[in-house]
Amino acid sequence: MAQPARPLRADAARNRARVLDVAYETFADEGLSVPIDEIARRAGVGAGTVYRHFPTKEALFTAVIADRMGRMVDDGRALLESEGPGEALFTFLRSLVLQWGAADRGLVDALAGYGIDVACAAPEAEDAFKAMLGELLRAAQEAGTARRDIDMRDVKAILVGCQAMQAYDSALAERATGVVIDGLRPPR
Amino acid sequence: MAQPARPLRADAARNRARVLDVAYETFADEGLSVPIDEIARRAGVGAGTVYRHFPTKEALFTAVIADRMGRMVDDGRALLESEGPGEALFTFLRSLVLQWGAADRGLVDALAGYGIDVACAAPEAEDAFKAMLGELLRAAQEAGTARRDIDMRDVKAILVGCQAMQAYDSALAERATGVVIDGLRPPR
Amino acid sequence: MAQPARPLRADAARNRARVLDVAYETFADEGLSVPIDEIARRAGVGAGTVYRHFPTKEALFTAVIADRMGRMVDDGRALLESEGPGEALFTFLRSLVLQWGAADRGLVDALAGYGIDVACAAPEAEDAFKAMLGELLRAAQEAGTARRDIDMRDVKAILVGCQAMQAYDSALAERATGVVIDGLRPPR
Amino acid sequence: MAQPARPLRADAARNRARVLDVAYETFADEGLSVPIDEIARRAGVGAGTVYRHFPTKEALFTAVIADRMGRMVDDGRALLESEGPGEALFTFLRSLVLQWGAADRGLVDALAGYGIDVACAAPEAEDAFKAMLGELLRAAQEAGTARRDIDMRDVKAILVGCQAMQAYDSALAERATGVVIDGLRPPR
DNA sequence: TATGAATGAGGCTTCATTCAT
DNA sequence: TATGAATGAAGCCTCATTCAT
Repeated sequence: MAQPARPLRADAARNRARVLDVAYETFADEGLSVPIDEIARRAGVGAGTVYRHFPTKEALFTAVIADRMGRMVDDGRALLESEGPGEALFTFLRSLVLQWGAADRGLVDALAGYGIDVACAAPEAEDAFKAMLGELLRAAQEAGTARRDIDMRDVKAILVGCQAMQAYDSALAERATGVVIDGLRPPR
Repeated sequence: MAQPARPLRADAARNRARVLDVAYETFADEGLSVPIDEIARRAGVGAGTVYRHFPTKEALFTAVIADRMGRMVDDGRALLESEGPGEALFTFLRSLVLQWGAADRGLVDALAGYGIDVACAAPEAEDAFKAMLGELLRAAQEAGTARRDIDMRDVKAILVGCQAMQAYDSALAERATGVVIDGLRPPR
Repeated sequence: MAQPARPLRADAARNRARVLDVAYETFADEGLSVPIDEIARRAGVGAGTVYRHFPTKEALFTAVIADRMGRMVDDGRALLESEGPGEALFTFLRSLVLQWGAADRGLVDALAGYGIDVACAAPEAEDAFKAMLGELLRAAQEAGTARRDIDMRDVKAILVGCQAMQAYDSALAERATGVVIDGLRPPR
Repeated sequence: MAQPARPLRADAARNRARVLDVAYETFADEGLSVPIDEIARRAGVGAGTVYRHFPTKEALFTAVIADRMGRMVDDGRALLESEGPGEALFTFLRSLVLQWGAADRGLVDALAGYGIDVACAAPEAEDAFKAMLGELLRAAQEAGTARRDIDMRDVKAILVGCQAMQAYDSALAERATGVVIDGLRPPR
């Protein structure tokens, strides 16, 4: 999101992006406690290179989260176009569980506020995410497909819960997400 | 659960119970990464005493979980008596969120399968928990208060999700749990 | 100086004293940049043991300095008895150079204020040292063997200089200290 | 001192001189442990440029010392002209303390032989410095303003001590230097 | 040639576990 | 048996030096 003062050299930018992707996968595989050295090894770079781009482990983790949240925002907005206002919210919720399959421990930890406060560490990403979620919810409420006695923050909490379910057991999560979604629809 | 060959001396049994309680609180406060020394300090014993009762940190954690799951089983069964078959399941779900308020990181981590696989580590506790949950669900389904297209494993996943919501934001969790419960009720 | 709340176990006290002594020698030999692991190795203990007694490298260094300053204070006071008021100050100055022979880098660094501010880190030791130095100076001034236009702080600065000379070249330091001492005597 | 085979291009020579000056200031501010990157940053060049001119950190440090010693030699010689033989030595000593005011850690460390042996690393600078100091001392001895029972090496040790005093407390150093100088004057 | 990115060894510190008291 | 001191393997991070751009 934030542009660095000077654009990175081509090779540095490539390394940075590679570290970010590998870090996402590695956190997802192993959880937040995975050593930085392991991420560096998987990315095929020295540990120093990771630290050049992300000065602390927490900064790396925050960058991963911000990156992923940015993608989620894009996904959510795209769904509003492709699915229409009535179903975009629900499809978004389901897509979190379906697409981001394999145990996504790091992200869940982060969304649930473990260890790192996303709202503080990456406020722009957090705000953009909340704005997108608010739009999806409002669209669904206006379309009459979502109950009106909830707000964006409730949906965000539920989303965290779905992520946790998915980490707990991806096979079950799909059906359980359906149950939760039924709870979000208007009564009757 | 497993009884030692010889019953513990009274003071040893007292120490064991105290460590178990303190460990629960400490994991809840600080997460799984809290040092054993901190637990020993809070319990007012030496680190060696903790290791006498629980041979590894993982064994201690597993024992904490098994202990808590045992209490949950008792709670669930009691609710079946006090609340009746139709509402016991929902009250149980709400009570997890309400009673076990303050961030209960350790338990959520465990239930979600982080780091430790409860089903393997404490199979008896896991089985008892599942049995109780199955009873609550069947009772509700027979009473017509829960939809019939879900099974115990779905409810367990949802329960994990509710725990995660509660860890994420206890204030929101109560209302969000209501939404989820609405999803569990029969359609229409 | 400060007594711990509970007295250490005998073996722990022995280890602590040993680490303190070895750390002094090692800092003196190698300078402040010597790794803690090297000190642990020389002391025949694990690195963890050093950290149990001194929570950071700086704390270890401060403790070494405070310990040495305490010994200096004792030495100075003893000289006042054995040498009499007129010569105790000068004998003390010489003894710093003679006794504490081999390059005492760490101590010089500390006295000179490099890296660590002794006055802040070990204020009691610093105060006791200044008090002792003030007594030696006053005694000499009253005995007529030291000039009256200087105060304790000047003497402390000169002492730092002598330590530096000694670190620079112990062989030369003895004669050069004699020159400096001549400068401290009353004119004519 | 040593001239490169081919004279440097004008911009390269400018860079070299700039790095040398900035390195002096930076070592003086931060001590020998300052990273090369910090020096490069302050000089407005890349780290690679520093390494092009000085193949190791030690070489850079040595060059800084040699450069400064060269300036001291020039200063000392000039004082012999301007102050006359009787006072040049003492004025030189005072000027070290007064002019090179602000904590000059790097230089003091070096003169005192910390980490680097100036006599080995920059023997020409060391020899020229000693020669100059010998001239100042001899001039003062012949003028009758310095005692005759000391030689150049004693004065060098004392100079090191004065530098250390100045690093310890610049405010005190001026008066304390006066005391030391009194010690250098002939008795009576 | 200048730049600054990459490397990787090494330092400080933590903490699960063992063991002497 | 209870204590808490000792151990030592890792983990995070820094920085001298090399090298691709």
